[in-house]
Amino acid sequence: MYLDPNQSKPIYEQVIFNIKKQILQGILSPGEQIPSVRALAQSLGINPNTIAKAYKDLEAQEVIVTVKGRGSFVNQVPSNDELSLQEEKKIRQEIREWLTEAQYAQIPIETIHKWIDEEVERIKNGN
Amino acid sequence: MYLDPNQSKPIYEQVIFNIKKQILQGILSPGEQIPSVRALAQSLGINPNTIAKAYKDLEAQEVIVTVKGRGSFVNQVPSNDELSLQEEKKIRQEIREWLTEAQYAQIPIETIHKWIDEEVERIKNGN
Amino acid sequence: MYLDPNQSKPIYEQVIFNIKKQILQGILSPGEQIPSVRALAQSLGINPNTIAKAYKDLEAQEVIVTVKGRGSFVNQVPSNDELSLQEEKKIRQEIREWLTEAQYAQIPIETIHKWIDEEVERIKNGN
Amino acid sequence: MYLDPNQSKPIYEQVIFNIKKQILQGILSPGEQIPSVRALAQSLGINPNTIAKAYKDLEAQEVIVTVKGRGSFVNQVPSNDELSLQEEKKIRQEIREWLTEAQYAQIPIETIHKWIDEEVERIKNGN
DNA sequence: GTGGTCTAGACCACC
DNA sequence: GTGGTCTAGACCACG
Repeated sequence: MYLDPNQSKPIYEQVIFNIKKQILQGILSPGEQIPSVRALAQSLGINPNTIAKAYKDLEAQEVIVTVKGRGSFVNQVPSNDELSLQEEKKIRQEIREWLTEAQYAQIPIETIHKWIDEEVERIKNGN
Repeated sequence: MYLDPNQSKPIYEQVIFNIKKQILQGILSPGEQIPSVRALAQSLGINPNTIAKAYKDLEAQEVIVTVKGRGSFVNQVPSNDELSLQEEKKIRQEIREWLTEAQYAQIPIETIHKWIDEEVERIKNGN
Repeated sequence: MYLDPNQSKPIYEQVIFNIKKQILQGILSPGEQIPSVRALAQSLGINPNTIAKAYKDLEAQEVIVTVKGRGSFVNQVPSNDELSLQEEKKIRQEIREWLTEAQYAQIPIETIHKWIDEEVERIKNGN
Repeated sequence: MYLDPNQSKPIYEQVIFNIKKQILQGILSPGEQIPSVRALAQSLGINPNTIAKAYKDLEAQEVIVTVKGRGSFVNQVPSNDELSLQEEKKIRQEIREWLTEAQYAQIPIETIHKWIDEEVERIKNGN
C-alpha cells in the first residue's frame, strides 16, 4: 500500500480506498484477514488511531467485519443486483463535481470516456 | 445560482463551480461584468469573505480578471489546443477516486459512460 | 443531556442515543442547529474528540448534516414508508439478545409488552 | 450450539446465551452434567479460556454449579415468584436502548409487539 | 496478541 | 467562531 502525503485526501480515506482496491484486484479475498491495526500503522509509519478509523469506516460500509480480540476480515463483495438509488445519486454527484472542470478545460468527451476505460483496466490489473 | 448547503463541497468552491458553469452555458459571456462581491454575497445570503475567496481563486485560474475600483470581468475561455499534462493528471486523479467506489458497487462500465453523457448534456442545457 | 458513567455503553453512543431521543421528543427540530462540538464537550465535561465521533456517526446515519465552519443541523426524520429489511434484521437481533435473558428470569410475556408500552410513552414525553 | 462470529456479541456471552436457551428448551435438564470446558472448546473450535469464562459467569449467576474434579451441572431454574427490582431495571434498560432506534426508524409499536411474540415462540421451539 | 474507547493537544480549512 | 484530521499515549475487553 502506498500513501501520497501530497494529496489533499486524508490518510484514513486513502487507506479505505487502497483496501477496497486490493479487494477488487483479488489481492485480498473474502474471508481473509487484513493486517492488524498496529501492524499496518507501523508499516506505513503513521498513528494506529488513523488506521483504526479507516477500519471502522470500512466496517460501517460492510466491506470488512471486525472481531474484537481476533482481527478484521474481508466480507463478501455485495451482489448489488438492484442498484441502490442512493448509490447512484452519490456517484452522479461525484461525476458532476469534476465534469464541469473538465468541460471548462475543453477536454473532448471522447477523451474522458477513453480515460475512464483506461482507469478501469488499471484497477482490474493493479496499476 | 443555487448553493446546496447539504453538499460536502465548501461554499466557495460551489461558487467557483457555478460561475464556470454559467460561462460554459453562455449565461456569462467573455468581457461581461460579474456581480460585485457584496452584491452576490447578499443575494446568496452568505458571508462576503466567502465570495471574495471564490473570486480570488477564479482570478488565479485566469477565469476572470479583477480591476480595482471597477469590478470583475469574464475572461476568454482558454483555447486549450494542447491539453496540459498537469490538467490531465488532475482529472485522472479525480476519476480514480470515485471509480473504485463505482466498481465496488458493481456498477457496469456502460452505465457510467451513459451517466457521463447525461451529465454533459445537463451542463450544456443548464439543468 | 445526562451521561451515566456507570453504564458500560460508551460515552459517544450515549450521546448519539440522547440526540436521537431529543429529536423524537421535539426538543430538537429539523433544521435546528445542535450544540457545537466544543460547547457540548465542555458542558458534559468530556473530551471534544468524543463528541466529534458521536456527531460523525450521526451524520453517517443521516440524522444530522454538518457544514464545516458553520456547525451541525438536525435532518428530516426519514419517512420510512418501506421498512428496510436491514433495519428489521438489526432490531430483531437486538430483541433476541435480551429476550432469552428475560425468559430465563421468568418474566411473563405480558409484563414485557407492558414495559415496552411504558418505555414508548417515556420516549414520547421525555422521561 | 452455534456461534456466529459475525455478531458483535463476544463469544463467551454467546456461549452463556446458548446454555440458557438449551435449559429453557429442555435440551438440558436440572441436575444434568454439561460438557467439560475442554470438550466444548474443542467441539466449537475455540479457545478453552473462553469457555472457562462463560462457565464461571454461569456459576456466578447460579445457572450451573461446578464441582471440582467432577464437572459442571445444571441448577434448578429459579422460581422467580417475586421479580427482583434489579432484574426489572436491567431489562428495562436494555429495552430502552434499542427502542429509541426503532422509534426513529418509524417502526409501529404493533410491529414490535408482533416481533417479540414471534421471537418468544422461536426460543420455545428451538429456532 | 487483537480492536475499542478516551484523553490531551496540535494544526488546518472554512465562514 | 465552526468542524476535520492527526498524533501520542493510556487503559480496557476479548481470545
